[in-house]
Amino acid sequence: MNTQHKTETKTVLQKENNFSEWYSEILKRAEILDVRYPVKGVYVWYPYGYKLRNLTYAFLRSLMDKDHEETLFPMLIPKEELMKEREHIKGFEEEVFWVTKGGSTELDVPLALRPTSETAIYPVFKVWIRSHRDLPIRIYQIVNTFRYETRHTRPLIRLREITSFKEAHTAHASRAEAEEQIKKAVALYKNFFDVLAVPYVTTKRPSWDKFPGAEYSIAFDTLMPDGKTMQIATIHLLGETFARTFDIKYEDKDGSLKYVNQTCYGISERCVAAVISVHGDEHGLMLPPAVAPIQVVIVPIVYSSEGKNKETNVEKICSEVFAELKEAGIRAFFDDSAERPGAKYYRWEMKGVPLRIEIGPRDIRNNRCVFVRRDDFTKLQVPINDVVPEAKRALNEIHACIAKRAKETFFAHVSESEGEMETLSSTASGIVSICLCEREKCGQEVVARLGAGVTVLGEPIEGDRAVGVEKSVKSGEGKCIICSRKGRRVYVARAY
RNA sequence: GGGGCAGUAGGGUAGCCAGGUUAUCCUCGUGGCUUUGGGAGCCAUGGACCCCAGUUCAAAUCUGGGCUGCCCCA
Repeated sequence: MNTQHKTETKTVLQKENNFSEWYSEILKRAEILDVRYPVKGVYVWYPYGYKLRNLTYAFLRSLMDKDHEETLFPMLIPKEELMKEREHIKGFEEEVFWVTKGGSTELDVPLALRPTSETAIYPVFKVWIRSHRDLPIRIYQIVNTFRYETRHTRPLIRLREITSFKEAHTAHASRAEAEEQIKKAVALYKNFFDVLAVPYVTTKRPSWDKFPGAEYSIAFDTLMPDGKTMQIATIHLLGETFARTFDIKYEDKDGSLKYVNQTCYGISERCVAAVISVHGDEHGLMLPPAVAPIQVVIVPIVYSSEGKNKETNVEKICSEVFAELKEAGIRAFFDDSAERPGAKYYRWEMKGVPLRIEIGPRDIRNNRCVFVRRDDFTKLQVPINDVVPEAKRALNEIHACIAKRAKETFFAHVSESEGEMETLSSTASGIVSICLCEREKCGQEVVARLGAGVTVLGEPIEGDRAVGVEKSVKSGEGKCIICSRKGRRVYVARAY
């Protein structure tokens, strides 16, 4: 109940052309994250923000639980294990936090704070997996991970402690099964982001930009309001690389020993950053009903001039409506604090509550109440007796509307380029499809010519239709924009 | 990776250049009375110079270092 604190500023917050400031103000005013913790790159979840996080991850968990099992592996990884897989460690080496002392005693074996958990989990897979009957294994965990980021840290986006890393790890008897798992993971993540109403493109990362140790990597990228893309999920085919390094073998039906085929895939609290950034406006957050900590807020309008009886009547009706909503499984909140209604409107708009219900003496006389939608501020008079079904209908509509709006904005910033490098300035804001060959040299050349922060996201994966949307984006072959050799369509963008 | 700017109450700030009495204003917290259909008013009251050194009779103010945050460029 203690989620309401006074918002502290009266001005609305411009989001256009002002994203950085908007973002940090919103995190503070909507009480998502407190940035005042005195360690660089680590932050405190406020109770309200943590509720948003937990609802988001509860949904992710429910998707995972269909065919994965949740586990929990240790945060400390012995140096030797961490260093085993050469390719892998090359990608992380400079970002690892080390525990080197116990009290004042130097440790014999330095311990790493997991930057990711492959090297914690796979030695255990070696123990767990004996027979083909043990396969497939599909596990996941939701944990904190640590990276000594040297670039500018940013709340929820670039962290030294990632607090909410959902990482899945699977092992299979064959490459075909592993590749099948990749497809399932893509479908699962699409489902997840669709419910968050966060648009995305899915691409196969260029070979020079894949996860260290993977055969290939697939990534989801969304678009932030400043025109930069943000990677919000990754999926990797590990093949036999780690199995060979960690000696993970199983006895097949014919008695032969074979290496397992592995995948791993992850999502971090960047998904929360995406929800905040994609949907929010100058009034604050705008949360999809599926993850809103409060889906419906009831604001009573109380006049003391109407006398004590009427006053209690407003409170009574509000309480009844509140009880009905809760009974129906809707996350409702009855704001009977002493503030005036206007102040409450602003506060709950900042916190992104999708639907507000106002109930005052005028309404009670007419046996109705007033719905106000967060997404477009439209007002609707609703008979008191219909509150529950009408609220459900409104929440569904709100989800559909913000999802549609987000997609339209997203696609307005996805374009195709047929021409030469000179025409590519539009990458200043958005995602552009160009033709590129597979050589890293040409990729680097594109990055060099387009300037700061531009990266090659990669080739849209099969069946992507760019985000499952009406508009299909060209894929297939063409001439590399740099060297004119055979190339394929890839997306490029400025990226976080 | 390179550069710039900043740190004063819970939040936002003035003061700093040119060191000197009780550190400014707004917001906020607390108690009270009146209020309530888009950020209420009055009265009372509470709360701050990032840390460590140095210069000095004297440091929020000058110097150095650290920590933290923000912005720009690669």
